[in-house]
Amino acid sequence: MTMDKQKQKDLEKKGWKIGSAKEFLNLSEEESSYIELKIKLSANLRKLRTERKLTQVDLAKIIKSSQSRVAKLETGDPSVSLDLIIRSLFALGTSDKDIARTISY
Amino acid sequence: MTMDKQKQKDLEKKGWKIGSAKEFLNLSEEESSYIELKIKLSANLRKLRTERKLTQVDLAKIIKSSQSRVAKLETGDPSVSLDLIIRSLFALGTSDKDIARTISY
DNA sequence: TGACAATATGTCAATTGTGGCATAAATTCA
DNA sequence: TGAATTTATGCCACAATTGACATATTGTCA
Repeated sequence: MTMDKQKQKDLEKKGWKIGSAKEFLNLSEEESSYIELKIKLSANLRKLRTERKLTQVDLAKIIKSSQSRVAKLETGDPSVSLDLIIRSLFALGTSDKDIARTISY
Repeated sequence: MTMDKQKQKDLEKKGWKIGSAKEFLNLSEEESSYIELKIKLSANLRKLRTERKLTQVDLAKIIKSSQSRVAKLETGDPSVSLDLIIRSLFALGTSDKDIARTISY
């Protein structure tokens, strides 16, 4: 499952430019939904941070983490949990409704 | 932070019937938002399972876990991650929009 | 161009989450 | 009732996530 995510990143790097992971990989519906959800929220996190003109170092301080972890957060690294993404969004003042909107697109 | 959740459960058991944890505990805004989000989603998971007349053992098989972990999932045990909750919801066929609705109330 | 800032990637020890098991407590129902 | 089913709780070894650090890569601008 962690491997699938890696596989996806590898494909993306090779320029596959996939929109939805599902058709290329043998991911279950749950698994791809979960991954796509993480990607949506990660992208939203980066959007919020850059809108506020914060660097990754700035955000790292706010969430009491490190620049490298923030980078991983934003690039959807398989090693980051949904928990950390959500916590970070809340730390930036995101509301439940904002998160809901992001999830629904 | 894991202790705060425990504290809340203890208070609830003693009949405090708190609606929002915030005023009783010295939780940060982020922390309480995160906990309340988990509680919402956990409650929704239980609702879905019981609507479908599944036992915790049934659900455990579906998500390839154990009955005890399902119990913890549904009671908002501090040891369960948002990841597992979300994955379980997806495993029951929940859509992004369903999740968004749950989050917004 | 090249220096400087920002972001990305790799690694690792410590922390946190996990499934599984045993068993307790609660619920259902004949 | 009380036996059977379901749910809750405690525990543990193992697995996954974490912050931190070093370093590489990318972006910015004079």
